[in-house]
Amino acid sequence: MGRSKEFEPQEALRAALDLFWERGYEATSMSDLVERLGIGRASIYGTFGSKQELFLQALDRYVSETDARVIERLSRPGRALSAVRELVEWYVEETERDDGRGCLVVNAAVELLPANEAVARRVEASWRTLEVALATALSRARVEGDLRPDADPLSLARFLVVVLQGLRVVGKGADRHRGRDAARQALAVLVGQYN
Amino acid sequence: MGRSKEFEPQEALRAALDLFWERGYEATSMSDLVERLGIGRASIYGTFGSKQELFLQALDRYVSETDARVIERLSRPGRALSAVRELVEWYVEETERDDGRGCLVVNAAVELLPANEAVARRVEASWRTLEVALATALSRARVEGDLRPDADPLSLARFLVVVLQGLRVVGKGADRHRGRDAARQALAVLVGQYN
DNA sequence: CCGATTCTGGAACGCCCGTACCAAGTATCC
DNA sequence: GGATACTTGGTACGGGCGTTCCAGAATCGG
Repeated sequence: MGRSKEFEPQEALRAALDLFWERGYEATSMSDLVERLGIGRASIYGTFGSKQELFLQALDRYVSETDARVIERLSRPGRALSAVRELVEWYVEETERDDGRGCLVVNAAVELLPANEAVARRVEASWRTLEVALATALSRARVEGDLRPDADPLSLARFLVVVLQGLRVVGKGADRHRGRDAARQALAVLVGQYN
Repeated sequence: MGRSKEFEPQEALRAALDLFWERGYEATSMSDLVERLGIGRASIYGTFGSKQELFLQALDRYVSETDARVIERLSRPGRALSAVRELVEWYVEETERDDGRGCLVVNAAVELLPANEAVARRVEASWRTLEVALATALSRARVEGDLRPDADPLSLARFLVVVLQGLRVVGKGADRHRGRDAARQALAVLVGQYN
């Protein structure tokens, strides 16, 4: 019973996510959110609780969407090493396309860690998921003969996690070549593991 | 003529640098600065102009100190490739030591770019300096026979810039192994370039 | 030692922050 | 259709923000 909502919470959350993504947490005010989401302050507080909780929910949504996309890409049919290579290239393209927004996880980590523990847990979980997904794919690549038998999938996965986050940071800068060259050389590590 | 300052501007700038480094730009208030620097508001404004200008000066100082340290390390006597390897390992150690502060350049880039152009110029200049210094060292390593003749020093340098910035980001997280493994694998690219 | 100049701590400015409150509106159930 | 439950837009609140102002203290040249 009671009056029903006049907006779609999922759409509002998406709008909030975009705003936090563009400007960061501190630089986004409640007034900015009211304007962007197109709903009243009371509706925001009634639905999401507080600015901090809204941000956490936006971050959760971003992480689950991003993680799902990564896992989907790494488990496509075909050689696992190709999937990994395409994932790296996809990161490069995303970074060139994103108008300097970068990755929300990286942005949140750099702005809010180590002080904010709730964010820290989510960041760590996201990186861990990426790391495990890559390690699994690289392990499969080894079975498929695209990696040397003595290659260490987990260690290589960690390396790629760092490169991927580095790409998102460096993408904030002006030089377009940096990311492309870096990705190319990073992939050389992998093929370098080939016999 | 006129009354003389009762504090050392360089010490105050250093204190401001540390505070911005720990908390970020937005999360550091003028009241925080007054408390930390131990001088009055009027003195801060009289000496540095505004919060934004103070931050820029702190960033300038950080960049010049950091750039100098990198260049010094890369031009030490001995094989250039060893210097590069030691620089990467030094980044790993710094990251493990810094209590989650990370790198001020990375922090500033992620928090303030692309909107803040003054910061963007400084970030780009710092990354460019690092890139050139690494490319120079790698070029020397090639002459010294530690890199294959067909290795591309600039491209490898860009790769290392991305890895180094990635290390600083991932260092914000909890997992200690990630950085070490990543650095080890990144260095494998280099020795992989050795015949 | 006087006038000019600069620095000092502290108070005050106007503004915007995140949040709480409220009266009115609208749905549901008996 | 009245009681109940929930949402809505608007307003208000206390506080902290970055910045400015000011009266006094200190240092200088003449």
